[in-house]
Amino acid sequence: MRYPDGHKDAVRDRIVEAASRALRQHGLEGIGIPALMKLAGLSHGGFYGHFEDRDELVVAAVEYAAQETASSVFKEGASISSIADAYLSVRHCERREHGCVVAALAAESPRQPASVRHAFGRITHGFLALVERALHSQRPKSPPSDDALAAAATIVGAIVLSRSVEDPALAERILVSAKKAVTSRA
Amino acid sequence: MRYPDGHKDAVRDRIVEAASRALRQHGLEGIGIPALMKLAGLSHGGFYGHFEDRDELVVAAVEYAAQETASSVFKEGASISSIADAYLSVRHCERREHGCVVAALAAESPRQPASVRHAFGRITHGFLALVERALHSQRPKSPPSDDALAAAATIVGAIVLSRSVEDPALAERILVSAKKAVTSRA
DNA sequence: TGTACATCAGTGAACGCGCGTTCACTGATGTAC
DNA sequence: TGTACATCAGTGAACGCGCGTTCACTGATGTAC
Repeated sequence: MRYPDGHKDAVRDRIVEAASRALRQHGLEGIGIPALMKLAGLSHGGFYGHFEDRDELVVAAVEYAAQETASSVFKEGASISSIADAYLSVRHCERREHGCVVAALAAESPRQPASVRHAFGRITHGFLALVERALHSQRPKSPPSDDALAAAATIVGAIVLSRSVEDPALAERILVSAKKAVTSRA
Repeated sequence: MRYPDGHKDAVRDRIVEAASRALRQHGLEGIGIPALMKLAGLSHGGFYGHFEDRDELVVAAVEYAAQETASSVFKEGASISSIADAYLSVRHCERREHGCVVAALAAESPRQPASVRHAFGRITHGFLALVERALHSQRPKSPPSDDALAAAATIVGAIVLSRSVEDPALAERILVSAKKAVTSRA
């Protein structure tokens, strides 16, 4: 073989990772295959050697992004307070390309083809489970409680609003208020 | 004149209204000028007789959408409970094209050109003021309190999550949980 | 009153462009004999 | 060991398409004389 064992899988991973960043930054329809492949250091023609079509990459990229946030923010055993600190941070708002895919892109989900919508359905479900675990670690694997659903809505909405507002002081107040709400209820 | 007085303004309003629905349904970049003009009953060529460019229509359309929600949901003097009933309804989730533009499109705002971003900045600010008024009608025109900021985040996030989840029962539980959170805090 | 011309909202062909996708090709390596 | 061939990840030109935008034109009305 021209390339070492596992080369193709590694390249695919590279494309998925680059896409997960670029899609969070530019939106699910805001960047095309040529630009995505260039970000991975390849020419666009090779794309279809790795993916059936564009939607297959979108699905892989948003699932990759969800994993990233799960392991970097929703650490197992972490308190809701420390999770809220990380999630509801100015840094999270600013670095969209590394942020939560639910806050960045789930609002686009209902307008997407079925495969992408289903991916967001799974991701959002997983997100709710992570919030539930953070709030009620003593109840293993129960379905998300009302507390968790409301807390999840609050933190996602806070990121959306904070990013949409143009006054930085107000943007930060939104994050702080949301943190107060989700931790005082716990 | 070929057309009666006020004809052009009326046509412009018709384009803006049609666009406000289509953009909420398909996303800020999900529908083009030819299709938008067709929805208003016109051919695409006339577009530039009404707008400088596409962004000018987007700004007018999202501002129109915000007004619509302000007057249909955030009625002056309405209790937070009745507002939450209307906002956090399955109907609101389903009829995206008539729903809150903040929940539908604000997540796309950071990726838009300056004029559109500024429009969302103003709209989001107005949205926070409406939530503040609903919660604290006795304090006229004060800047949004922490309560209002958290409540706004909760209701926006609830719509986003509810629309993203594929299990209708879970979608409804998210709305109910959010309502409980924003009314019990009040 | 009748004719010539100005007005202007709307039409539809055309532009350059970037998209998603296809495909013939390249070229480095592994395998067969 | 040497030569011929198969493999296959990646390249880049090309496709049809719809986009945002431009522009010469249409045609109904109002105005000038």
